[in-house]
Amino acid sequence: MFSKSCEYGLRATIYIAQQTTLKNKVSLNAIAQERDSPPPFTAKILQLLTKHNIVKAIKGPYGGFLVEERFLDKLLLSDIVNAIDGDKIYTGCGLGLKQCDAVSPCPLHDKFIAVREDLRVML
Amino acid sequence: MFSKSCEYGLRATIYIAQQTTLKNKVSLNAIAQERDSPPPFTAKILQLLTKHNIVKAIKGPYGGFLVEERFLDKLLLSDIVNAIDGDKIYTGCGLGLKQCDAVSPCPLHDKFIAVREDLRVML
DNA sequence: TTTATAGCGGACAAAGTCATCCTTTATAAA
DNA sequence: TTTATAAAGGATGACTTTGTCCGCTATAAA
Repeated sequence: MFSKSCEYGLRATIYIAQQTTLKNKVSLNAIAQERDSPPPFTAKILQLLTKHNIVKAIKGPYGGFLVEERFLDKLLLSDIVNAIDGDKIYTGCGLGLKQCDAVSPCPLHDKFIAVREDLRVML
Repeated sequence: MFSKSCEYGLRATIYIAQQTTLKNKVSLNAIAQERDSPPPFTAKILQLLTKHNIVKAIKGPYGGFLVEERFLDKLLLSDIVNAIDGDKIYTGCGLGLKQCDAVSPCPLHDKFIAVREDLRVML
């Protein structure tokens, strides 16, 4: 469903958000260990999420990652998916056809739209 | 959503089935051209589908691919997806967690199940 | 039987994803 | 100000997916 990068990103962010709620910052190593993901690769993904302002990174001793409080209740999983995988889940025909739209749809067009909408709402 | 291989496989099979209904066999090149997919790679995928008895290949001059008539009305897209991508769309936690099941589900467990069920029914 | 055709199958190449390592940069505490 | 710590960022490597090439095999028609 999602790429590995995206899974790591989702898991990491959820963990960071949980810890932020408990007033804790978490280090890369803590995240990697807790979420069973390779530390260096997780670092890359967190860099991405930091650039997209989804998580905030504090450098230096006693540093770590956190979610800014003002964003805590506005955190959408779809933002994370978007930051990492882009919007490719939503765009294009499910069968990869170039000419598939509301005008000349492929046999599955409508059903794909429905499934995607479910997914989008979920996130 | 699906892998490229899977998209090509779906598109090719649908085309073959359509042509079979019109009593035509279709060659690899015809499929590749009609469905805008790279011929050699399409060949690979058709080999797979042939092995899984989803399409039938006729070698030699005037040969090509067709869907056996007795299977025509039993053709399920899910069989094609299964032959190419396996069941990985359906299995495992959407977030890639190891410990995620009905007993200790991740926050999205139920919703993932629902979306997947929609997808399965569609196919 | 010969020959041309069309799929089969294995080896290979390119691109993208996943993962690691190492140096640099920022910063909090001593 | 110095030092230790932790993230940032660039370089690199492995693996997977995607895509290509070519000789082999089966077969239908002449």
